[in-house]
Amino acid sequence: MDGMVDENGTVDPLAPSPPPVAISSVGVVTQQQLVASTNIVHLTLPASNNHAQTQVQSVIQPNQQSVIQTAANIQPVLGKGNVILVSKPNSVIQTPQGSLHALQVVETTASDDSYSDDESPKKRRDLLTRRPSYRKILNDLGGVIPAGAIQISSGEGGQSIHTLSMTNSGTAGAAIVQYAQGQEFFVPVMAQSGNITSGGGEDQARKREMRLLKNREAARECRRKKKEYIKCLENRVAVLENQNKALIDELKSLKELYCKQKTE
DNA sequence: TTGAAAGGCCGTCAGTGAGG
DNA sequence: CCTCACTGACGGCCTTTCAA
Repeated sequence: MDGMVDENGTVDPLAPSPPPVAISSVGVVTQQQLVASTNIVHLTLPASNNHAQTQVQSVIQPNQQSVIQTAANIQPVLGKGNVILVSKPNSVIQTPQGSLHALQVVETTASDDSYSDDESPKKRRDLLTRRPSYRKILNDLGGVIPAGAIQISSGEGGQSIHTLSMTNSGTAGAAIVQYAQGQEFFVPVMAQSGNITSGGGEDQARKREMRLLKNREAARECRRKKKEYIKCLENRVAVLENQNKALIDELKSLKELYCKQKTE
C-alpha cells in the first residue's frame, strides 16, 4: 500500500513513490474514490443493463503504462465509448475475455516528470526493499477511511476489496476483526494504561506471545504484498508484450507501404 | 489405489533499516 | 541505543498431480 500499485492494488516496488495521481474520468464513471496516498482507484461503473454496478479496481502507475483489469462482465460497459483517462500512453484495460481496450490518453501536468530515471542506485535499491511502515500508511489513510473501518485492496483479479470492521467483543483487552469475506482473526489490544500486567516470567511470555502474533501477521502481509508484486510484474509483462506486438505490426505495415511506394 | 514429487501456505527465527 | 516493521530463509503440514 505504498509506492506504485497495480490494477489489483498491487504494490510495485520498482516504481518510484507516487506523485499526485493524474487521472480523470469522463462520462459513465459515477464514482471515483481516489485514495491519494496509495494510488488505488476504485471505479464503480454502471452496468450496461439494469444489473448491479460493476466495480473496477485499478491502480495508476505514473511512470508506466497502466493496466486496468476488470471483472467478468464489464466489457459491454467499456465497449460503449466510455473513457478512462490516464496520463500514460499505451495503457490498456484487460478483461477476462482476453481483449485489450486502448485507453484514451490526455496530457496531464501532474507527476510524470517529477521522477527521473537518474536516481541513485542506493535510492533505487531502497525503493525496492523498504516500504513505509503501516503506521505511516494508516496515518495517510486516516483522512479517507472512516474510523473503525479499514478497506484493504487485495489481489484476486482486482475484484476483491476487503472490508475490515472492528467490534469490541467485550472480551478484556481484545477485539475481533471481521473480514468481509467471512474470515476473522483475533487482535489483542493493549490495556488503556498502555502496559500489560507486570510480573516476571509471565510478562516475558506474554511479550513473546505478542511478538509472535505480530510477526505472524506481518509475515502474512508480507506474503500478500509479494504475491501482488509478482502479479504486478506479470501484468506489466502483458502490457509490454502487447505494446511490442503493436509496434511490430506497425513496423510491418510501414515497411509494406514503403515497398509499395518504392515500386511505383 | 498408492506412494513420491511438487507446489503452496503457514509460523518462526534472524537480520536489517527507520524512527524516536 | 532501543523498538518496531519488514522480509528472506527454513522447516513443517497439507493438497494436488502423476506414474506405477
